[in-house]
This record gives sequence, C-alpha cells and structure tokens, in this order.
Amino acid sequence: MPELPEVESARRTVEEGALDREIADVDDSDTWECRPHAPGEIRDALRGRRLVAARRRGKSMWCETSDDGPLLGLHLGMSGRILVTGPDGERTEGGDWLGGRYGGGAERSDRKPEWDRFTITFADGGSLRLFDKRRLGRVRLDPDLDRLGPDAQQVRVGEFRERVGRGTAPVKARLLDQSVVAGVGNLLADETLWQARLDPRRRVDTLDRDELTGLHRALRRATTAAIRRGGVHTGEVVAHRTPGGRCPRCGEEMQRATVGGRTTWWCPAEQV
DNA sequence: ACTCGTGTTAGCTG
DNA sequence: TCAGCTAACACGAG
Repeated sequence: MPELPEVESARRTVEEGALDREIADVDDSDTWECRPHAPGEIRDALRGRRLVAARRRGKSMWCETSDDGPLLGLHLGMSGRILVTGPDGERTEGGDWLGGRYGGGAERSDRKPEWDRFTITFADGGSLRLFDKRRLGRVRLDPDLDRLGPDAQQVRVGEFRERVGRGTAPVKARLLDQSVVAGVGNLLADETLWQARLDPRRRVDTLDRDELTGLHRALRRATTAAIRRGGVHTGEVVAHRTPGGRCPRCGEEMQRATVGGRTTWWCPAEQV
C-alpha cells in the first residue's frame, strides 16, 4: 500500500499520461472520498481545464491545473491507486505496483467499478481514476500542505537531525509523524530502522548525533531503493516481518510489538 | 464470526 | 499549550 515510493510512482503515472488533456467531466459523487466538498464542486472547478503538472511531498500528491485553476489534491490513503487510460480506453499507466496484503494477485476483484471513487473523463475519451477499496483516500481542491514536514527523500541531514531528534517519543513514532518528515509509513520505518540498526522503541532524546546521521542515511537509501525497485515491499527486511521470521543479516528471530501505534518488527540482536 | 491492517486525524491525557 | 497516545474512520482479506 502506498508509502512515499508508491506515491512517487503514481505521480509519474499522472505526469507521463494525464497532463495537457482537456477535462470533459468529473465524477466526484463519492462524498466520503471528496469530503468536505459537495458533489459537483470539484467537477465545476475542473471542467474545461487541463492538468498541467503533478507534484508530490511525502505521501501527498497534487496536480496544478490550467488557467489559474485550483490545485487538485490526491491522497491514496491505505489502498488507493491512480489509473490512467488513453483515448482508446486502454490502461496506459498505473496500478501496477505489486505485493502486500492488497497488492498482486488480486487483479480480478480489483476491477470492481464501485471502487472507483473519483474519475476524470478527458475530452479524448480516456480517464484518470482514483481506485480505492478501503475508501481511506482523499480528493480535495487546494489541499492544506502546510502541516507536512520536508519530503523524506529530500530532507538534508542537518534539518533531519533537528526535527527527528526533538521530543521524547520512540524513534519509530517520530519517523511516522508526517509533520516531522513526510512520506514514511509503517514498512519504510521498519526497513529504515533495520538498516540503521536502531531499536524502534528508542526514545529520540537518547539518540546521539552519529545515530541520527546514520538514520538519515538509512532513510534516504531505503527510500531511493524502494522507488527504483518498484515499491516499499521490496525492502530487505520486509519479507521477514512475519511470525518465525529471521533477520536476513544475522539469523536472529525477529521480534514483534506495537510501537507508535503500529505493528513493528525488528531484530533484537542487532537493533539496539 | 472475528481480527487485522503499507494511513490519517480528532480528541483525550498528563 | 503541547507532545504523545488512542480510537475511529471504511471495508476487504484471512
């Protein structure tokens, strides 16, 4: 499910396939996904315009629209995908990342049209859809991006140490806080902490400068690798987050607990 | 039937 | 006031 790497993939899907096409119609009738907008509000704001750029910060993405139109915010939530079809109606891009609990192998059920929560129909006959089984995604005009921290892939080491090291929360909770650094989800957090050999329960006020520096390096590396390999589920330790799973470096049995409100797996021998 | 979950956030607590 | 935590959100999968 979407963390920063998957959202970056969705952003590229839009950038490569959905820009500069005239918007003929918009189905924004899913009032939950499009809240707090009333039905028709997003349609009226977009019709006749074009998407002209696709941007991303952390897990949030948005499109700029032509003629000084509003920003179109798209958040994939936990199960959202962006699907773009060309003028012939065939899928050209998107929805192709695999793996995870709701990924891969579910293509047949994935076609259910009622899981299309938001659809832009272009004048050429193609479309852009937000497909979202669990309905935890969001579509909104001019989304509030001010509360997001710097993007996890772009944040510089000094700012990272300053932001992540502040407070007393467990380091994993700090990484998951989107206002601290934007883009880290549960799997990327576990992968990063494993790469950095840090115990996810460590309070950030016990981390020294070198540990924070190493954490920053691990995060950038894990994020870049996940984007390159096609998703956060390709992380080295992710497949071992399971009962009886063993650390792929040392063979110790992985430990499980809830940290920062999320299921957390780590190697008790190496992550200290 | 019942629990869990790759995300976000309102609301509670110390 | 604020940092930190919990429950709730919606709903499919195991």
